Amino acid sequence: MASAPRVRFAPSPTGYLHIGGARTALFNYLYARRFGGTFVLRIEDTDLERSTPESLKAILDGLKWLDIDWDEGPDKGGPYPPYFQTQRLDTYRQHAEQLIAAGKAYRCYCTQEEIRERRALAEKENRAYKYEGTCRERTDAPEGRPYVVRLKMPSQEGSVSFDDLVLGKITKEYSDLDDWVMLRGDGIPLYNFGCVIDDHLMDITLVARGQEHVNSTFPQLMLYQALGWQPPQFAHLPLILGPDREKLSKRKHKEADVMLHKANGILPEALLNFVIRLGWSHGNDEIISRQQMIEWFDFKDVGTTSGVWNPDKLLWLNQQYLKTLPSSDIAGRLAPFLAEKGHPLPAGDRRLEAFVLAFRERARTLEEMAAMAVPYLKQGVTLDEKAAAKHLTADSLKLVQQVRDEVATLPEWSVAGLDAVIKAVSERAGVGMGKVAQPIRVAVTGNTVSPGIGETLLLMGKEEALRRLDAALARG
RNA sequence: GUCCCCGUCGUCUAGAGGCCCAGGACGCUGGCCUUUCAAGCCGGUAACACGGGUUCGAAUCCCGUCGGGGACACCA
Repeated sequence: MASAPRVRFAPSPTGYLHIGGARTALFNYLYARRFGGTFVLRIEDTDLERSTPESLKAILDGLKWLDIDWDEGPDKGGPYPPYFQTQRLDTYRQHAEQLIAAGKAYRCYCTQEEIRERRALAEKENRAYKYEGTCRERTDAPEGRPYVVRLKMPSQEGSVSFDDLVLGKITKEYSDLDDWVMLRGDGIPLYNFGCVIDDHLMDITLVARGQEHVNSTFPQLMLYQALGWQPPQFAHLPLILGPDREKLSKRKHKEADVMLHKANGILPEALLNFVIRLGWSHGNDEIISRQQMIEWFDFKDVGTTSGVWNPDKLLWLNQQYLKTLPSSDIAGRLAPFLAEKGHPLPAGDRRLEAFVLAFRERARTLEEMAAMAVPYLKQGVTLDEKAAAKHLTADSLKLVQQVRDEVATLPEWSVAGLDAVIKAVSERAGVGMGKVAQPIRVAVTGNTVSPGIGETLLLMGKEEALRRLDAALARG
């Protein structure tokens, strides 16, 4: 492969961006970036029933959110247009005609009902259905009757094989193949046909796709052969499995939806990092930057075994990114989650970054972080009765009173100053800092869990903090 | 059912014949730190599916068994 690689991601716009699709897109993208190649996005919208513009938009939005950008395709154009299969119908028809003229394909007039019946029969008799070639040698061309175009498989013994970049050599006997349909009655191509024609015409050098496609590679190879074309290289990626160990599917697994993770407060960096480690590895590296991905990725390091979705690890990774990405960056991403909870803060509001700093070691998602921040944005607080009973005793309220008085006179409402007061009060009382900090924490947050006490008070703001302390004091 | 692929800790994986009585990560778990919760640090738990070969030597090669998944459309 002397020239720069051309790879593609070819989704069908029949739903949102699937997590498996996202990984396939990522692998293709990384390969193109690493080897100075081109990443093509082609839309396989030949399923007229199910393809929708909304789905197309959802897929494009998903890729953009993940920051996987394509070099050629929708919104971009490129030297091999069009990039939508429904706009390439003439091309498919021409190739089909050419194959028919060469005697390598034929018109089949069997009706769908007939085929369906025969298939049902085969199923009943527990054998695999193969089209029996009824129209294979047919020479007449009944006027006005609809037909599909089938590719002729060799009648002799033999086999096709290819060298998969991840699976190695795979072979299939001709006898296991049948004369498959390339063109429907309405002239719309089927997947195996459109895919081959386009991959070739778009000069795709390497096709990387999910392992569910290995079996369709054989009929495709037969088409390359019939056309006298050189097939591209293939790399079949291991599947991503749900918790039930079945292929992650939109119907059964909600986590298959890329954008659901966005809504859950997962960062795209973390999602990609998680997903790349499903089936690919670089030694013991776990946290891998985009730059490293590009530097290291190769299909030869892709594994052969399917991987099970592991939400715990995704969450862990997400927190790693929450902790290490610039806090100002995270702050901007946190805002929509707060707005969602009824607390829209203006962009650049200093509290946003303060929340990030306070909660990124405690929250695993932006969603959790926002939930943690809400009590600091509301007025007033509801005390957890158990916590109050334990920590807001008559004795401890005396300490709370001292803290309240001293803190109110502080020239500056800062972590250092606030912590100093807590420390001073506890020393004076001859008790550990916990004896003072916990009652304050409960008074101010309603509960026993929060960031450091100085930080908590700071986040609360002087006015609201004093108000809550007074409320707790009034209680006793 | 037929065909195809796969089989290392619960999960993701490192491992390309001796460096492995198998390493890392998540999870779980013990401890340290500590004003709570986290985070962090130190430690523990747990796997080469099974049976035959090949070899001085196998997680690594071969065969079989079992197990899992995928594909069998005028869907992609």
